[in-house]
Amino acid sequence: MPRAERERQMIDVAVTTFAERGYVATSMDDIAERVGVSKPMLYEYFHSKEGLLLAAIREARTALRQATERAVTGATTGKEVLERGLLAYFRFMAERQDAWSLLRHELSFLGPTASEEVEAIRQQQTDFNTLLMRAHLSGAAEEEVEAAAEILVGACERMAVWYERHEHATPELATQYTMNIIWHGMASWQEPDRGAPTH
Amino acid sequence: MPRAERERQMIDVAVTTFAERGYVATSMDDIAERVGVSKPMLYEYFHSKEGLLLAAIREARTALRQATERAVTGATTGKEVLERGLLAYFRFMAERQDAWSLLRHELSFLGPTASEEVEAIRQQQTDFNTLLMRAHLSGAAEEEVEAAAEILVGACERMAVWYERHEHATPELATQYTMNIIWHGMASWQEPDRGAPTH
DNA sequence: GAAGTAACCTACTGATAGTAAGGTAAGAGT
DNA sequence: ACTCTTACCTTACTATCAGTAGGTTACTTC
Repeated sequence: MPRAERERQMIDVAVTTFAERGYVATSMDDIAERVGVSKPMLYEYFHSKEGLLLAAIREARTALRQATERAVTGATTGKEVLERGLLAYFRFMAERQDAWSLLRHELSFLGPTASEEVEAIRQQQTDFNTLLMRAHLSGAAEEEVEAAAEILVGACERMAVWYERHEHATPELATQYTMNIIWHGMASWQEPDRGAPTH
Repeated sequence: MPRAERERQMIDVAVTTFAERGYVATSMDDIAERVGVSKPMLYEYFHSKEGLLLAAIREARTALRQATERAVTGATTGKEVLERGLLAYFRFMAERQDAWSLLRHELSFLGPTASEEVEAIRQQQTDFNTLLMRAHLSGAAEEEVEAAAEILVGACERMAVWYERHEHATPELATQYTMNIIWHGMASWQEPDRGAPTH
């Protein structure tokens, strides 16, 4: 079997197995056996266990990007681009659960049980946000408040990454940028005259 | 030394060491040595390596929540709550880099090098978003566009978590909720008459 | 001072990441 | 036909590390 094809096969098995059993709980022997090949082959192609995981993540992320790229070609307005891109994203995760699992729970490195527990710990931040929003904002459906709380957590996490990369950035600046994006949407719940969300 | 104090000490060392060297690259012997205690003690208190990691993550997340909770008490308007909370979040990550590293790169399970590479792969999504925004939206500073792209990635990832939890949810609904929050902020770049962001 | 308990240890086992050394087979040049 | 190279593949090992068995010390309680 030619190299490219074998590599492909190994990566596919790796994506599935890491997603299913977790990175730590998966042994190279397991993967080798599933592929129907011996362990040193894996090491020849991917150098290390981490290397194989990286290849698996890269594959998953490439697939995701291609899906969204395909979706937005042809869109004309900014709003349409955003809308189509989002839709493609959420469809991708529903259809390619193994790839998604690898990207999402970069925790699935830990195994399903621990991942769940970590997610539960994390949930406290979302719950707290939901509580605050319910107290200080009205006019949105319960479910949408929850979704917004979740979005806020994600926005903060990635904004923090941006902040890390920018020497001159301050907590104040990061806060301002985040407010600029998020606040308009939330405020529109309360002030529908300013342009209600497209419910 | 009483149990509570030892536990505390072990968790502190674990947070630092996992954040610094990565979960996989850190051995229980390493941690035991740093604490100045034998390995079976770690197992007695935390049951497994995963258990210790979980305790470390829990500790980090609790610290984060307490910081934000403290920040928002006393705020009166919804906007103020959001603003103070965000500020506390970004300050926390600047001040408690070890805890932050554990929460952020749940990848630091992999070790610093691989984490960086994963982040680079991930960056492609953000770059793509930046490109699209620059093409379809105008009126915002370059830097703010980048920040918005980052926020969009984070928002999608967490919104996907919400979607996973809700049986009845569809890609279309997830898209709508995300649009409702995000779009107002972005649109305000182009239509400053509708209420410009607080630059 | 006996009996219990809680913190702690040394010394092991089993599994697994990673490697060394080599085998087989197919095509290329002579 | 016959070597040479290249690429795919193997068996059989080592070193390391998660997790454990069983024992020691020291302090409290009766």
